[in-house]
Amino acid sequence: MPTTPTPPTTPARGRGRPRGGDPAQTRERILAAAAEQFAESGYHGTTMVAVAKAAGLSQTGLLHHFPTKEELLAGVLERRDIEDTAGLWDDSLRGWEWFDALVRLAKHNESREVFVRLFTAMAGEAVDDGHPGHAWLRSHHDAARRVIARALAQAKEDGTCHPDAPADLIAQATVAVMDGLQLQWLAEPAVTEMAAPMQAHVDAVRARWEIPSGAR
Amino acid sequence: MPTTPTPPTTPARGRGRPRGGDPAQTRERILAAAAEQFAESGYHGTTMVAVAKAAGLSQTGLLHHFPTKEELLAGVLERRDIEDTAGLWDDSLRGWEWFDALVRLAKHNESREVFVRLFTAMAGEAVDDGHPGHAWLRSHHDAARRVIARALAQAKEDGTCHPDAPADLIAQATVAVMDGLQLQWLAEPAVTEMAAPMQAHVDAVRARWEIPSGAR
DNA sequence: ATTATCTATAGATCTATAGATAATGC
DNA sequence: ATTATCTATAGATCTATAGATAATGC
Repeated sequence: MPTTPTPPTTPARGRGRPRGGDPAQTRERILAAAAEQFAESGYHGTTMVAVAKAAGLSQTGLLHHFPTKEELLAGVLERRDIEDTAGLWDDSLRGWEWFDALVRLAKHNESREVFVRLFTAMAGEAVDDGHPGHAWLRSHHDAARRVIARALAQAKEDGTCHPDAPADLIAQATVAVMDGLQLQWLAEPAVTEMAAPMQAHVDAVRARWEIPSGAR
Repeated sequence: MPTTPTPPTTPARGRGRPRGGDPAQTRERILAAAAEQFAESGYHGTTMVAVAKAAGLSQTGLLHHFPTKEELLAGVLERRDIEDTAGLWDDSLRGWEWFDALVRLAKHNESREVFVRLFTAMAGEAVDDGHPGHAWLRSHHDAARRVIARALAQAKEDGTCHPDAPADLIAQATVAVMDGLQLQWLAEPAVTEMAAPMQAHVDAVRARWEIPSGAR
């Protein structure tokens, strides 16, 4: 006589509150599932039903945790920012060292495709003023540009960067390289690396503007 | 007694084929309206109803010209590619001159926001394998990288570029700068230029790898 | 009492088809 | 006959609300 098959990975489904379930864990499961969906299909292309299904919930079960799609996206982006530069960013860095950290970040990103995909998908959509990720995109870019501009300012102070270097333009171009490489890396099998071309950019910037320590 | 208000700009609407209408012109009107919608809301975020309305047609009137949303996007992208580098690309260019042409392209793009927006919106979405613009994005990038890699190969032949320059990496980084600058330029009021940071990138690459003509 | 989950469903879209109507062009 | 346009509508989703059910935690 066959035993009743237990649902394999899916947690207890059913009418009322599940026995022994951990709401915080459910929330994490939802955020992870939502990040994948937004990463793959963008905000507009993602449906709450698909997220709920991927998280092992009914659509209304999902709505209990995140009452609207916008709040779900906000939760995903907030979580993303925490993971962003974790372990690679460090206030002990100084001057050109920040550019080396950028190359390491590019390298690190090669091991987290969903994360990169989420950024690229959101960035493309969130250019639009009415998009729920618009403010996030702008503050993300703003922070990134300021880090680089500050690094160049430090290098100028330290006498390792030519004072005429156009810090803001270099910051814009460098952020652009990072974003643009993610796009190519995701879409084109021919582009297998982000760190190497980022390094090529950094090398070029240093060749143009760095003052070797020995030259002081 | 008020006269019956004539519809102002909209062409003759009504049941049958309109008197004296030019179908080719309608098609153009549709493609322009669709380009704007796709540029603003992406493929997923755009509805056929919205395109139809913007083009001054009923939704089914639109479907007569473009039976599916995918065919409409194909039409828009085809038209976009024709306009892409028109007037700025020229096979008489050689070596580093191609990099100057890139800066001019960035400058030119500053005057066509819808065009830039369309690229950025499509790129973000079309990273996904199943997106109807996926093949377009890849061939676009592939062509762009090949133009730059070939320019560097020419410069090496001419003795104006160091033979060790990593042409493919520089090509990837340079395409990335162009794409990434579009993103910032569209989203951030703080980034008002694309040509200037592109010039900064080109300057850096040349500083690193160019061999001045006099040095031969 | 509050929280987490579900079923049922309302209300709004969205794509695409069916078929009517009117002008064009061979 | 073909083409361009419309109205009507089917069929599929999609978001969000209403309200039932069951466990948790004060």
